[in-house]
Amino acid sequence: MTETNVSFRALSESCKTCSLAELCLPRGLQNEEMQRLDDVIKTRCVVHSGDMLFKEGNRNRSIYAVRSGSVKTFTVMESGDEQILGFHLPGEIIGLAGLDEAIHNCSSKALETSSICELPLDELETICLQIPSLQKQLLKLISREISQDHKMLLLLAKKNSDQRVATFLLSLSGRFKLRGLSSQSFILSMSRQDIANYLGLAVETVSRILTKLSDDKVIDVTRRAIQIVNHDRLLEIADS
Amino acid sequence: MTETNVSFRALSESCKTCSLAELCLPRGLQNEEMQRLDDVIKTRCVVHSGDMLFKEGNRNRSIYAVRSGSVKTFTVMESGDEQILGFHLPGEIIGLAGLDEAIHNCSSKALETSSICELPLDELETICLQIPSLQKQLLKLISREISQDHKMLLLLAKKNSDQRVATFLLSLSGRFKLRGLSSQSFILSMSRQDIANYLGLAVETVSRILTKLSDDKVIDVTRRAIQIVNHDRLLEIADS
DNA sequence: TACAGTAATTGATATGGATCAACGCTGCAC
DNA sequence: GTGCAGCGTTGATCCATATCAATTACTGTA
Repeated sequence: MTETNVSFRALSESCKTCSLAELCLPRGLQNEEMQRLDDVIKTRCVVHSGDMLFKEGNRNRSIYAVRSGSVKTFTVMESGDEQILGFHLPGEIIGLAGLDEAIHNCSSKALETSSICELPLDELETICLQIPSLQKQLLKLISREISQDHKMLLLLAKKNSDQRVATFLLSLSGRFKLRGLSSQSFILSMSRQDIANYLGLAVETVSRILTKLSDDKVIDVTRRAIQIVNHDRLLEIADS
Repeated sequence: MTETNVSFRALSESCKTCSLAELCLPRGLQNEEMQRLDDVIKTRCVVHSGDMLFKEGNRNRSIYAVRSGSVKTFTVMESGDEQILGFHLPGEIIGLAGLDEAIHNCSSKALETSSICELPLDELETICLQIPSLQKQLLKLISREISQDHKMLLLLAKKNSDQRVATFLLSLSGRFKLRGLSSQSFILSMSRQDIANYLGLAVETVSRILTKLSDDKVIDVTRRAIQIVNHDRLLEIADS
């Protein structure tokens, strides 16, 4: 596990010009309010595959918005191995679970070259009090995270391996679509190992299922490139 | 599945006199602020085992605090069977995942006779803007819920059945202790079926593990009455 | 006290997915 | 190019837990 630390590099873009604003924290803000949010953003930085964004136990009170690329969040068990909690695409906010203690309770690592916005919580809390629609949007995002986690609990508690992999592919597909990217053809930024870990399966199982889906002409797999050939069938498989 | 609706019955107690205030939403509030929170609480009602508090899809924008007793939250899958998302004890807030849409995305049912406080979101949001420490406490509680869900994801993805049951018992034990109740001796308000569902196991497996733990003198089980005999051993089992 | 219905336990068997082991492919260093 | 390392696939086997089936214990009701 590389523990390289982030090399910060300022980027010029602001929330006002960011194409993700509608998905992200600034959604619903007026121009002037967006400027104030911009002022809160401490840094916009670029990270590379394997770089840690933040580490479990860090006292650094910030949340982070993915601006491009993708990252994973995970906890490390007593035994040492990690449990991946989520993969995060542009416009998604991470670090929300750390709001209660002044401490992060999961770690985050870049899956590829990505750019990230850092928002210090103290200042964010302050302007939230002044901009009600910002507070509302923050609550929305947090609440959405809980819903997402609940879907995942259901997946892990009830779905078999075929359903898990199908559900995973459909989730990515839908999220790419929301971001104006192809929902049928995309590149996985995470390894098979990461997928398996996230879905509570063995790597071999994930590999076998991808092969099977490919044999059945439901998807097309070439290494990390995925093409969804039969979306309806994939839906059927996902929901039993 | 009984769909009996809640029979509302007003209770006199206020947050100021509630022994759970330190665990619940009012934590950290001044006397006058607590009065304002009290005013927001729509009803304090008593529900009985099997009563629904709210239902997935309901447009009812409220969150709920458990005041006594216990409830479960769950989602219903396409296939019709339910996935339990959590069991909730006095002082815990439920319905937080529904903040983003004006709609509940899980259902909740009482496990025993319980009393519940209902807080309409619109009014809560309003006074949150006026009482910063209330907003902070709300965020804390939500963030704690996410942390809890993350622990559950880890449990479902990585732990075997022994570890799951041991972890479950320890979690209850710890939460009872926080509430000033015995951490060694308590009554399960949920059925084996509910425990199994929550832990992603079969009822038979849960039953067998409880029997085994009892045979090994780690716990004592008499129907729903649990006594933790060897707490350290239970910890060992839970964490591998 | 008897009865019905439900919850919990226990035993026997089946199976989905883990584990172990080997190999192929891809990309990078030299 | 050749060698090497990491990632991914494939096959064989095993085991933890589900499933099926039967029995027992308990709860509420008449």
